[in-house]
This record gives sequence, structure tokens and C-alpha cells, in this order.
Amino acid sequence: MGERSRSDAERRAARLRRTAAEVFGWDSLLPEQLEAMKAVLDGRDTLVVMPTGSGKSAVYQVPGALLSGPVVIVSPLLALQRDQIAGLPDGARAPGAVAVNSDLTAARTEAAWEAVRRGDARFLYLSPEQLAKDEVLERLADTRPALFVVDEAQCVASWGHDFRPDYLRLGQAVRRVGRPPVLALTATAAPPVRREIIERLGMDRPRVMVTSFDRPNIRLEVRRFRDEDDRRRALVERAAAEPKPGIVYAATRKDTEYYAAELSALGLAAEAYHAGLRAAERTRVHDAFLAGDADVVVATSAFGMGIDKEDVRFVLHAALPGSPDAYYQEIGRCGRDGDPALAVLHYRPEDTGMQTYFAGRTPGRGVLSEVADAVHDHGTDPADLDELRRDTGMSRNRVTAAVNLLEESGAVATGEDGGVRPDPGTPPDAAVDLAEEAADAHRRTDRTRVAMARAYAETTGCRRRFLLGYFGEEYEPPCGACDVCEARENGPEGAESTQTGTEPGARDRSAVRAYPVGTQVRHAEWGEGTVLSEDGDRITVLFDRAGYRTLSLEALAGRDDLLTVEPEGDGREG
DNA sequence: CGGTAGTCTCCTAGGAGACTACCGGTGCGCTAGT
Repeated sequence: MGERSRSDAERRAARLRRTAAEVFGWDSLLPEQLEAMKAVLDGRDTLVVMPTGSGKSAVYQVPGALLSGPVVIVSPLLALQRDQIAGLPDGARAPGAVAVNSDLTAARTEAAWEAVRRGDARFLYLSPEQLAKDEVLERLADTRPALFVVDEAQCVASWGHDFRPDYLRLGQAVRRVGRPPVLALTATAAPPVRREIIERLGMDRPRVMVTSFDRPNIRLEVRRFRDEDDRRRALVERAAAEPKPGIVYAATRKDTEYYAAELSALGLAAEAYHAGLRAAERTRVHDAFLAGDADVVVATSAFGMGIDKEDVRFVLHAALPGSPDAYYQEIGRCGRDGDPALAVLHYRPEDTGMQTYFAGRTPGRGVLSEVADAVHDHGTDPADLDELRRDTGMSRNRVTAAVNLLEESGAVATGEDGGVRPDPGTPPDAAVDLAEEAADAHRRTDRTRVAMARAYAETTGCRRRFLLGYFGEEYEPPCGACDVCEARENGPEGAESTQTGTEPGARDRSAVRAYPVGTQVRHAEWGEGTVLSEDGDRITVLFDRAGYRTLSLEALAGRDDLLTVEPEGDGREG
């Protein structure tokens, strides 16, 4: 880098710092925040993986104030959008913000668009579903957005395949609004999830910024139970005994009510929270927790995104979560103030059943076939998603998910006008076969994540190392703050863990270093995959087609042809 | 996928086992009826 460009970079940094201070009142920026802002200001596609509370939103807000057009922010929850807008400064120099969604009357929607057009509103918050509408895309394209932000970008991978399939169509929305630079923000994304975000959003040689996942003040513990009653008793006792406030995650709505009632009976201020409650009740519990009026909230996974509370002392799980991704995200809600906090997973092997059922509920052959036929029937006069929904009588989500799979397998393509066209060389039957293959691959991947959550619960090694390894970070145990490491340190009882065999840290690690966590590999039989973790003498690999496999390093030794390291071909940097 | 609650069958009295049906999470947007 020459003199000239260095001083350019310094000037840009100074400009960003000044804007942060003068417009937003932030007197200091973290180095990684500033780096990401510079990339955004330069017009580069950027993926930022940083913990909640570290100022991710500033990464688009500060450059956003300096750009020449509106900034679109895709956010999964309307409540989150409201919080973001409320959190912006409202001084004279501060850029305005609006959200467009189904809460608005027609008149207010018009007013919001008008504010964006006139430049009164610099930030425009939208759900992915809004961006599935032609009308919204056309209006947006007219405003010539300067930046396209995807907040909580892990949703692309975690919700896009079934629950909210419009997440998988954001890449297309980006193209249709004029292909502004894309900024993806998330607190939790393992290497395969990062790759999926980049690919699905159509990001071009993105700058990838990943800060450490380690949260050393959170103590990690797993308790394994054979009996359901024992588990319930242990969970209630623990929640009652630990310092408050805390969150308990349960697998079902019914269980949230059960545990909340048990804890209330002990005299605690405990509340249940799940998506089946009335909106007013959800708001009441949410506000009570933030205000410090609740000791414990017992919740399903519905509780969490947007919970910005520093002093949560524990997150207890009453059952196995569906993935290490979900687990890490949920326990990340305690100890944000840096003081000691606790994460305990109360696990039964039976828990995997329900999570496996939830995993990968992709459209079946019947649905795929009906949608493929409908697409084909339109021939040269292509139908959009709304027409396909009318043709098939299926729900919007089903049709969208089916089209996504057909599109992923190359059997159909969506044009700039939103019309879905069949690939001329692929008859409907073949299209369905291909889409079904893609669906199978997603199902395997999701089940792999369940298996990895279980592997976390059952690991005989340092739990921190396991979790960090899953997120692509090497870590040398002991961590001194997980049940496994503590058992090893504490004298004779430690024998319990040594009898399980290898001491991961004590081994010759040269073989391990050949396949670091996060590496893309190719197996002679199973094809391409990603190294997810290593546990002493074994590595776990997620294969795109074959799912998750554990490989013995001993078996790999001397067979260089069996598992080869793939070159990094997707232009990532970090 | 697999646990749980409920019913049925066994064969000669009520308790064990087999069998079956049901259930389980996350939010947006829209529309019909108050």
C-alpha cells in the first residue's frame, strides 16, 4: 500500500470517527468496527460476525450517514425494527429512519416512502417478506439504495429453508434494486453458515470480519439425566439457587408454563414466554424482564433476539437445543456485563427425537411436483410466486420454499421481472428429482446440527474448546470454567474423566493441524465438506451430501488421497 | 423422530404388555368480522 492510499484510508477513518462522535455521540470506535465501516464506505460487500452489544449496528449507521442514498436494513422482527429506530439519535444532523411493514396503514406507508424519496429518511427497515413484493422492489429501485444491510444474517441459514423462505430470495432482491453493496451482520455464524450467507446473498469477494466467540466469564456445564423427573427437579432447584435474573429455555410451550409455575410456587417472580401468548402478555413479560421485575423468564426459542440486558446471570436449558448455533446464541444472552455468568444444559438423550423432527422440514415430493408442473405449464409466459400460489392452492411459504429448491437445483430460474421460468433442458420429473436431492441435503445438514448439539452435551473434552471449535476458533484447554476442565483439576474425582481415554491437549497435534476447524475438505467417497471440530484423535466433518461424519486421524494418516484440503476459492478473507 | 397418554388384549383378576393416536418452535402479512 503506497503513501497516497494510506493517507486516503486515514482520511476515511477520521471522517468516520468524526461522524460517529458528532452525529451519534460515540467518542470511540473499536478497531474492528472501524475496519468494517471503512469497507462499507468503500462500497465493498462485507460480512461482520461480532457479539451482540459490540456495536454491530454502528457499522451501517455511521457510514450510512455519509453515503449518497438510502440504506435498506432487512430485519427479521418488527419489534427489532422499532427498537433500532428508537435507538437512533434524533438531533438535527441525525439521519431519519422509517420502517415499512404490515402494521402501517396505506397512508402511513405512502408517507414513509415519500420520506425515503425526499431523503428525510436515510434508513429504511424492511422484513424479508416485504422484499418479496414486486411493488416494494420497484419503489426501492427508484430510490437507488446506497447500501443493503441484512441484520441477524444467521436467519438466512436457520430460517430460510422452511420457516421464512423469503430469506433465501434476498440475493435476488439485491439484484433487482440495483445491486448496492451488501453488508451482512450476525453475532453467531459458524464457517458453513458464513459461506451460506455469502452465497445466498450473492455477495462478491466480501470482506469478512470475525471477532472471537469466546465469552470467558460464562461457565459452561452439562448435566445428563436418564430420568425425566430427575431432570425437572434438578432444573427447578438450579434456577432457584443461582443468582438472578436468569433465563430458562424449554423445548415446548407446555414446559415453559410448567417450569414457570414450579418456580412461582417457590416464591420467585417467574414468567412463561412463548409465541402462543397474546401480544400484550409477551410485551408485559419482555418489559418486566428488562426492567428487572422478573427473576426468571422460562421461554421457548421465541424469547431472545433483541433482548439487550447486561446483567443476566444464567441461562439454563431444560432440554437439548436444535443446534450448537442456537445454543451459543441463547447462552450468549447472559453475562454481557462481563461478570461471572452460568450456562447449564440439562440433557436427556431422548431430547434428540423432537429436534430431529423439527430439523429439515422441507417440502415433500408431492409439493415439489405440483409446483414444478405449475411452473412448466406457464411455459414462455412465466408466473410469479403469487400466480403459482393461486395455481396450486398452496400457502405462500410452501410455494416459495418449493421454488427455492427448484431454483437451487437449476431446474427453474427467476427473472428480473419476478417470473419463474423452467429450465428448457429439464423436464418437470427431472426437476423434482433434483429439488428433492437438494431438500435431502438440507435435511441432512440440519440433522447434523442436532447431532453436533448432542456431541457437545456428551463431549469428554473441554466444552469451551468444543463450542469454539464449532465456530472455527482454535482453543487450547483447560479453560478453567467448564465442568470438564474443573473435574480434571480437582484431584481424584478427575479420574472419572481420564478413564474415558485420551487427553486431547496432551496429544501430538500435528495431524490435527493438517485439518484445522473450518477447513474445506474433499473426501474420496463423501465429496466436499467442512471440518467442524476436533476432539483429540478424531475430527468431525460436515459433508455437503453425506452429512456429518467423524473421522479417525489415525485412519487418515498415510492416506493422503482419502481426505484432501480444498483451496479457498470463494474470495474470503478475514 | 420418539415420548406419552390412552385404549385394548391377555385370560379368568387385575396388572403387564401391545398397540395406536397424537404431539412437538420460530414470524411475517393479510383478511374477515367486531
